[in-house]
Amino acid sequence: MLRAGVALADDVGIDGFTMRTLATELGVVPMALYKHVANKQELLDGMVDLVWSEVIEPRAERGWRRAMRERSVSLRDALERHRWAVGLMEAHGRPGPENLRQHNAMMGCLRKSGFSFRTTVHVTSTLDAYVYGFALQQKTLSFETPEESAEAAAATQRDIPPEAAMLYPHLLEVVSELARSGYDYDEEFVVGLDLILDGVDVLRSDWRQEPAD
Amino acid sequence: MLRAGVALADDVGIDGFTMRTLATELGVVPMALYKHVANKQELLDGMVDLVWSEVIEPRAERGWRRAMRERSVSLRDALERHRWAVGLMEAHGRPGPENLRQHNAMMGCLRKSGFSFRTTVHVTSTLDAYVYGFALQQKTLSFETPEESAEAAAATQRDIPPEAAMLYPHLLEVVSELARSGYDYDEEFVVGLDLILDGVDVLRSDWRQEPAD
DNA sequence: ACCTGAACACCGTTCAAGT
DNA sequence: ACCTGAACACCGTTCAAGT
Repeated sequence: MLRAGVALADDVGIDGFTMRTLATELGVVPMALYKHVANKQELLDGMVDLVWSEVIEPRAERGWRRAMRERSVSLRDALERHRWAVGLMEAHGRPGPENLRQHNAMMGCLRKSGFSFRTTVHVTSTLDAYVYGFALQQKTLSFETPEESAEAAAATQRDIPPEAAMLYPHLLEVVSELARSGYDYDEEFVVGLDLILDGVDVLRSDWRQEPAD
Repeated sequence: MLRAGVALADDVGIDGFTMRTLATELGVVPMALYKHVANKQELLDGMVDLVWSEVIEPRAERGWRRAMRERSVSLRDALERHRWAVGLMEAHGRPGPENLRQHNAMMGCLRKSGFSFRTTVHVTSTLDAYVYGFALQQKTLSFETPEESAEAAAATQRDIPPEAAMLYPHLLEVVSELARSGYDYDEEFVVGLDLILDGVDVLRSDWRQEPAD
């Protein structure tokens, strides 16, 4: 049932996802759903945790940097497959078991790699925030592939009102450049990710200086 | 009217924010709102842009790093004052004028500071993603102040089921540590922010090596 | 005891009926 | 022409009425 919920939300988006449409999709009467979940929020929580189950665990043996990179890419992939999920992370509900398992592995990997308690929290928080935010940004923007994005940028550039060119010269300049060269979400994501991992490296060596932690 | 919408959303959250409650708040009949706005989405878009208007523009004269830092903190502050806003960034609607003004200033500041086109986009994208994601994370977590969070962590630790201690040992370890020392969102945010800015520094010097760009 | 369909209290929005 | 209130098509959820 949770699986059917995820599939439906993938298809129709979160707005089209209602108790009633899910019920008809499953070929049951709407109230039948309430035999398995207390309310819609609990259903959504379960679906979000199912998305978490798709994220690979970081493996410390491969080195902290590669492990963090792989798991961040994996999380981003999951959020890309299920665009509705990132908007639901806000759920005040308790984190599900898959979420806990995932973050336990994250903490374990960093601690084993010699990070202090505090730094472990910092790194986890920063990486998660970046992945969430990137997924949110991508959901906002409309175009999909590099080609599409180049075309979209070109179109935007074409019908820019003359006064906008005066108001937003630098923005226009960048849009023009993107129209030429295209915009690739995958590449954009990993550049930012590697940038953050560079920053983690700096943080790590800083903390190394203070053995007290 | 947009201002009243922002105030109401601040008060009651996005779930309690309906056309009808806003109308009664303003002392008018619900349909009167449709004289000023085509539909609810357009109203929300306007409200989001009002939030953007609270964000300070980066000023290149202060140096790119300080400028980026100040504007990121300012954006995060705005999203903290208006918790509902980050969940609405997803709106597929066109970005508002304040949003455009803001990003124009961002691009201008970075370009003037000697960043290449590509790097300017990378830095903007990464910083925005981090701030969005951090705001989203903070909205998810329940506690507010360092003291509250320490208490919450302690409570969580107290009533952890015995099997959870086995399943999530590393998570438990970190929660225990947080129970001791507390958790400060403000500090957490700036640590991650400075970490990213360190990474930007690395990226910047790398690109410097390739004058072609 | 269990299932179920009508019903409730909402929502955003339409639209005809008043002025 | 403008305003407005009833009405429409939905929603999540309750609950009594059937089996």
